[in-house]
Amino acid sequence: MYNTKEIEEKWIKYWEENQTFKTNLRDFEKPKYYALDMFPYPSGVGLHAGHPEGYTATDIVCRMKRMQGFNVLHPMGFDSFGLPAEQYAIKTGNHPGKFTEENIKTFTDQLKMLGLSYDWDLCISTSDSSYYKWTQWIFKNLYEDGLAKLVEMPVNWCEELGTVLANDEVIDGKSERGGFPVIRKNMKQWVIDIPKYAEKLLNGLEEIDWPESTKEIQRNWIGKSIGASVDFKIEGSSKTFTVFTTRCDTLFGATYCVLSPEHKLVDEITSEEQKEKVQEYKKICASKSELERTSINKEKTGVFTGAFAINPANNKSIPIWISDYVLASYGTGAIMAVPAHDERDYEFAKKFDLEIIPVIEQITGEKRENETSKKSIVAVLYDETKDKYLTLNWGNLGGRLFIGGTIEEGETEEECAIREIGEETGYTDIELITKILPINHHYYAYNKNQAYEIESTGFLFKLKSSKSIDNNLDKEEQNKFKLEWVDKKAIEKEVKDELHFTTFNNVLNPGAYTGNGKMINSEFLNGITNKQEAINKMLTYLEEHKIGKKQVNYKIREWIFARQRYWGEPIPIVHFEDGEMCALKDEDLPLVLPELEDYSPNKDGSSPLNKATSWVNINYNNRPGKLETSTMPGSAGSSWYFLRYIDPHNDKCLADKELLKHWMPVDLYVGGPEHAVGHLLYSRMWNHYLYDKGFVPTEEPFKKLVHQGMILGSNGIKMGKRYPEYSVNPNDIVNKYGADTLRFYEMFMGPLEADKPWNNDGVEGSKKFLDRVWRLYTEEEKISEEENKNLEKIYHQTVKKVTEDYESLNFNTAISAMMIFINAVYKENVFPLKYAENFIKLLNPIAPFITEELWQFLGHDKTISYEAWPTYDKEKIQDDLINVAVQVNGKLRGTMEVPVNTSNEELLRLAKELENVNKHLIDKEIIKEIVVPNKIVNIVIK
RNA sequence: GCAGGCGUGGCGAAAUUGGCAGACGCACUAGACUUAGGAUCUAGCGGAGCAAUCCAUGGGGGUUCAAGUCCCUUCGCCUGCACCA
Repeated sequence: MYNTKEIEEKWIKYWEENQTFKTNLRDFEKPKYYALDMFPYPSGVGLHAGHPEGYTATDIVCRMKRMQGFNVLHPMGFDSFGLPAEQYAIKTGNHPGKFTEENIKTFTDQLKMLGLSYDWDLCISTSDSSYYKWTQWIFKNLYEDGLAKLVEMPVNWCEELGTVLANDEVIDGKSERGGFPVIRKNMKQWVIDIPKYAEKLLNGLEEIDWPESTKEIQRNWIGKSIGASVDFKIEGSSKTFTVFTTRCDTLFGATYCVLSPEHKLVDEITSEEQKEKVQEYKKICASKSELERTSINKEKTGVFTGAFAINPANNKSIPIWISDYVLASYGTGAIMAVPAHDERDYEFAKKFDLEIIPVIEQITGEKRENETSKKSIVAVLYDETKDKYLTLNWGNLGGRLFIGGTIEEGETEEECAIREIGEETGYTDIELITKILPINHHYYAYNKNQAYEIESTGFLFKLKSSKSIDNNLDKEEQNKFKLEWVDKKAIEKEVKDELHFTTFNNVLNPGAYTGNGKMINSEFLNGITNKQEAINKMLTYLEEHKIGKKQVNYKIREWIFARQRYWGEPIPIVHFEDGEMCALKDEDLPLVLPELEDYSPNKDGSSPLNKATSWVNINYNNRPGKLETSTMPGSAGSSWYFLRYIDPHNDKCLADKELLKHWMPVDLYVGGPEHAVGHLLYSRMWNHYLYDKGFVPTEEPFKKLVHQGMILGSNGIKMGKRYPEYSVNPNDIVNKYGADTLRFYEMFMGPLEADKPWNNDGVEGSKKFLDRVWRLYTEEEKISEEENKNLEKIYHQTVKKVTEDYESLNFNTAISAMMIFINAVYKENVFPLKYAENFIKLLNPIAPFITEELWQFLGHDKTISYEAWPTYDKEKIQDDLINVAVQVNGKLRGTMEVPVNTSNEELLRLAKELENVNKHLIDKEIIKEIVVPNKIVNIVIK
């Protein structure tokens, strides 16, 4: 209909020549608004269909805010260090910088083509030495504050990529990029001590407006747990080791200890005869890749060291094992094992036949006053041939139960169970299958008028043959119940007794009991039923005896900060010949990457920078040394770029403090959810650090965060190499339909946060609507100085809805409101000029090109970008007449149009007059009448 | 396995505090204008039924005058974590 190409080129040129979107950063008069997009990695293929979505979303908000009088900061830049450019350089021998520069040019043109209102003067690239000077400067500060360190530690090594990777770059034991296997290897590495900031990063989440799911991911990643450290002595040695536990209340149940295979003490304590086995096991573990270690976690493995530890609670001697189910990197790399109350320990103990001591009893029934204590058993007898269980049907004396009885003097639980089975059922050819942990049961015997507390042990026996003896129980007792074999379903339905039912469940799924209960076998803790009370009491005991203390532990590990690659920020550190090192002085930054003949990695896995001998070997402070040759990871430059936009050309500091104070924090940050634990956590950490140093004004950098969803192919599957025929290139869409249509369509597809499949018919529809708007203004000749009362209400409603929806990023419903408005205008003959002008303003943030053109068409000669945003009149939105629904018994029987705020009585009267309502009321008794003013009437009849 | 999210027409989706389910758009159907229409306009469009009416928000149950919305339970899909002591 209209020539999109011509119009769009015209306005791109206009905005550029007039510097329409230049931000005066020092204008502190207007309120500020800082909207940020996650800057892209400038790959060779240019923008994909997903980019415009998030970028349009922030652009809409920015354009509205400008019109509302805000001073808006809306910058764009490039995360330009990274692997593809390096691989290109290896292949072609060209410098990756040139390649990167070309890609940035392509990206910039594409972004401009989309009509995004960035201030391009603020554009930054992380690979620009004037930018990475400050990345290096921050690193230097971290180093001097002891937060960046060179440490020997097990790291994720990827042979294929020839580099170390951070934890968030390893997915299921494979590299995030390329999917190559990753193994654990001890290496000297630069790390950043992000665990030092664990608590601050955790607390900071409380005050920011982020998606709850992302906060939860970060909380999980940080993984705080509160527990205790407990020291264990090694028998016959002066050595000790410490374990971390969240359940120190179960210490009396610790029947063995496990060290991780990498634990320092393993070699020292291993006995002569176990040495060979231990060495072999260690070797197997070391050679396992991360993938094998996690995926083969079904079956527990481990080896006894031959050494014993002393349980500090009861001085019992307990064996020390090693196993890879204990991780070297978490806690102290050693645990106390309480098989009765930890699933993993239970599994391990069962496999290696280690002792299991219960210290917590599951409680069933309700505790009463003056209980009498006794010990008893519950036995479940199973007949495999019939797949049925033996029950005693007591009728109204107690319903369906299993075999139960009280333990007699001098009898073990097992003996009691066998005796009771014999006495009550006569079966003798039975085999013990399972014995479960004791249950603490409370009940009241009405016939004896007595409350009981029993310690009940449950058993599962298998019937080997139906051989039975005539039992010697007296007939009177036996007549009270009937023996019945029933199936599982019947038991689940009919066994009501809590003890018997719980026993049944537990014997079928035997395992550790991890719930709350009553402490037993634990001396000074015995009888306690409150978990926290037991933990506190044990903590006091540990501290009094100086064998342990309260301890907080975090899952988050050090951020591995070095890559053996070329295309990254050089780490500004000099290693002197005597092993000392120092950071470069401020005036020696930036440390610029040298050019190389050959960018391929060295065979020994060392950084390509090693080849630049004249660069590496330097004399610093009159001492000969070598520059560090590892470079920083991709996440370095992106961890602070949002600060640099505020003052991108400053060569005195990372950004002017006064400007930072005015502009931080970022008001709206839009980007994909895939950065939840990488970039978004690292950025927060750097910002917290810079805040602590007094360089930035806020602890948290991103006040509000929103994740845009993925744009899927029309087949509903992620666009990409797999289904190129379903992929969409934004260039093609812009060429065919124009950038306005692309922006409009992507905003209309659905909620910003949702994943949405592409549908080309939808694009056509969006174009049709813009054409319809164009025709309304240029052909219909309805625009007039006259008023039109018919449009008043809908106009004000539209202004309200669009303004609110833009603010809350509900662009799809804002668009729907504008469509409703345009449909209404088409039905009228007069389109008042004021409405026509203001509608153009409402549409401008989504479709900037067509609206600039129509604004000009209406006789204006300047950009629309700074025209005042329309306001609405609340009074005019209110209807005089409204529709009220009338229901009979909750079913819609009619609607009526009544004046607003009609009284309840009147509403009811009118409702009953409605023909269709009346029909349903005839001969019926009204039992209730509900009236919700201005909404609904519901008449309930019988 | 644990945590979080989602499930509404043929499709993308709407639906303040529980208050007329399906707004808006696509596709589809019929009609108008046209030499023509993949343009435009008008009307229809969850299912069943001539209709009154009934049935419908993954399934089952509950709370309520009233449930897409709240509670319990179950199934399916997606995402994150995955031996975290």
